[in-house]
Amino acid sequence: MTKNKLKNVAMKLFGEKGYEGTALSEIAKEVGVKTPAIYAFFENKEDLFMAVFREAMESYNSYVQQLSDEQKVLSVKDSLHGILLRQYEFYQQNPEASLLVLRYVVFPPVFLKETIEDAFHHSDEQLTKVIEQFILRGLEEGVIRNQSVELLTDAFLNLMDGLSMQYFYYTSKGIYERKLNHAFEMYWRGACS
Amino acid sequence: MTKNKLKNVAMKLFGEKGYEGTALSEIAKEVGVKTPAIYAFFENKEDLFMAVFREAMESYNSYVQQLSDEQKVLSVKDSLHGILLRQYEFYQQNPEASLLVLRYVVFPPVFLKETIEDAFHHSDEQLTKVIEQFILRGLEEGVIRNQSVELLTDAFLNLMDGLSMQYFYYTSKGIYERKLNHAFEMYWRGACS
Amino acid sequence: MTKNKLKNVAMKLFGEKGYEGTALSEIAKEVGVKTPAIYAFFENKEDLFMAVFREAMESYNSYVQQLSDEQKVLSVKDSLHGILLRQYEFYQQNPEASLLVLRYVVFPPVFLKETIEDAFHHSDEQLTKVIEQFILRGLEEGVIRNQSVELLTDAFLNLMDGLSMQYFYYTSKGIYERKLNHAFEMYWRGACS
Amino acid sequence: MTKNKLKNVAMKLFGEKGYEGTALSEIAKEVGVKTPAIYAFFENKEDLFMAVFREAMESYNSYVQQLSDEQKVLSVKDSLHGILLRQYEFYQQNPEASLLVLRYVVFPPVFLKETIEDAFHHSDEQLTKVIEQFILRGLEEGVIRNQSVELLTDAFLNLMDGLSMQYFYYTSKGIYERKLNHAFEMYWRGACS
DNA sequence: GATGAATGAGTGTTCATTCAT
DNA sequence: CATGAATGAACACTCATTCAT
Repeated sequence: MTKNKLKNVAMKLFGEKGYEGTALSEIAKEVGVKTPAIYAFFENKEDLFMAVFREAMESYNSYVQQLSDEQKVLSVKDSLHGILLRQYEFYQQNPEASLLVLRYVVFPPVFLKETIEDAFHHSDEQLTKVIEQFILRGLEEGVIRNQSVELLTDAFLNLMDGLSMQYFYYTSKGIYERKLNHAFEMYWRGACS
Repeated sequence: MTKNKLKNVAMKLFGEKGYEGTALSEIAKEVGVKTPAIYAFFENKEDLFMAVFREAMESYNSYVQQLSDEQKVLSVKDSLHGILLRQYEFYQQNPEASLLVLRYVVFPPVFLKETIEDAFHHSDEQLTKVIEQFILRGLEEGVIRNQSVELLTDAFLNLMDGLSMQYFYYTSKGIYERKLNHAFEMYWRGACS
Repeated sequence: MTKNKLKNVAMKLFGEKGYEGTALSEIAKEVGVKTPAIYAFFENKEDLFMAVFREAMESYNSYVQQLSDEQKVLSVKDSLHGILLRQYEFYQQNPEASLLVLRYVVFPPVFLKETIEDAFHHSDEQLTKVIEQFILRGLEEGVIRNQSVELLTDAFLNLMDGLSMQYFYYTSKGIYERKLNHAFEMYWRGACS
Repeated sequence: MTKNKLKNVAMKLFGEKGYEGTALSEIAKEVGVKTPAIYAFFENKEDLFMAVFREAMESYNSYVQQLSDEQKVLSVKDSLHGILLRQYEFYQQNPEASLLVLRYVVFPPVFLKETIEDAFHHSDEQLTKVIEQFILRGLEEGVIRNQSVELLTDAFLNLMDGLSMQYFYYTSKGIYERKLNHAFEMYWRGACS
């Protein structure tokens, strides 16, 4: 129980205030426990962070993998649009995990640089494959105009990255949703034409 | 002299390792001066950070403003593409300032949240205006198909944000340039069709 | 069983790294048990230390007492030389106990100063008596030249103390054995002449 | 000033209570300064200890070197006896340094084992040379009976080691002085006969 | 007899900051 | 303008100890 509470609070605080900006004492206090209790479950601060980061990364990855299965019934257009909505949904339902992953993928602390880059590239590759599948189906079905798969994939991934950033600095839901739809609309227009 | 050296080193370190992750002593040491010397020029750590952040923000802003002037002679397509290239150029020539701005626009420390959000939205608006001008010209000239300006602008800004993120986690120049060109190609296809 | 294992490991570690330098957790780990298990057998760290120290002291004392019995058959010279060899043997066969006793007789922790001094002086007196017996026999038999018993005893005890120290900082067996024989040879020459 | 006070207090406490048994806060408090002030002069606890230990070792060494010069005017017997008296004098005048050196030569903390062994063996060799000089003169002059130099040296060094140990556990001056004289008397008797 | 969870007290260390020089 | 000395506050971490299970 305490171990899970610690992970949850740590995820929130590490995401909000960063690794160095978060004291173990804050985490402990918010859980209602004294600082040394943390050491009954985690070797040290780094270990706690890694446990939490790995968990966040895994929940992000598993969400990515689900995408490919769930959306096979939909049209290609709705599938791709659905990916953006699913990503949005993930951000809304796991705000802490999302923030943490985004923060540390872009700004890893020195001691984690390598570990994180590996984890991220693995996750990036998986996402790329999922996108490519949909695009290939679109090309086969003829709903996407005949053009390079790499071009279509790169552009879509760029779109997703842009939306990731924007999610975290446009606090208003309304604006974000408009941005999401506009970005996708333009993308699809380019893909079909 | 010392003041400028301090600002430069501070910009680099705050960008790389974050505000809490950077000790004043590190900055001082890299400049070749003892820590208390910093207090001859800056009130405290926060003040030094603010000075440095403001400078980075300003250099980013002034680059944005130049965009509108410089690219009037080019075609609309080349102008928009040029914006991306200019942004890329700015990242390459001011890696410290770029990293700092990106980091703290997305993850502001608590004591800066408001200040930064204001500064960023101001800069965002300016950029939006510049983009809109080009798009309007494109619509007038008929090279862009008739469609909502907001749609076109939102999509372009999303494109830029995506490229910003990608610049910092794809270390390879070659990959980044491909991503930039692919993203723009798709955008332009969507805009014209 | 566990209680004995704990005592053995504690003796080793307290001897090697000292009282403050040894954590209960280390002792527990080396025994293959969790720290709180120690409290099933000993009241606290001090109690464990005392148990162990007392044991080491007793085994040292019982060895000293055996000396007087065992060596009655030998000549006085061989008896005295035998004491040194027996001491050496004890150090080799009980390295942990020896180290512990030596360490804490010379450098007792504050909370043990008195207890240890008493124990040590008791043991010292016993040893002195044994030495005196042999010397008296030597004087009676005429193999030792007629001179003050105190002089002969003091010098022999000094010899033993010197060898104790040297045993622990000359790691090489060969050197130590040479030192032992040389020291005794000189002593015996002085005693006889 | 503070730096020297720190070293003096540290020498005393490290000698009395050992490295692990002495908290930096105790040292600071006894000097009348707050703990972090220590870090203005020493990198860390280990560094402070090393500085202090090296100093103690050096003052012991320089005392050893003086021996050979000072005692050339005396007879060989008085010279050798003088060495014991000088050692005694050193212990009395530098009780902290003596205690520290003795403690850590016999029981070095793990992180110092090698450094200390080197320093000690260097000092041991120097002392050996000094003793040998006197003994050789004694042999030349004929006051020492013709016998192996190594034998005579080993026995004398053993004598000194014995006295070192005894100095620290026989608190009474009277007893120690008797032991010193008795041990030397026996040694000299063996050397001459 | 043994453990997991928890804690109070304390440790070495860092850091931003001050101030006299 | 710059530094050496010093400090208060905080931090990560360790350790002996307790207690319910």
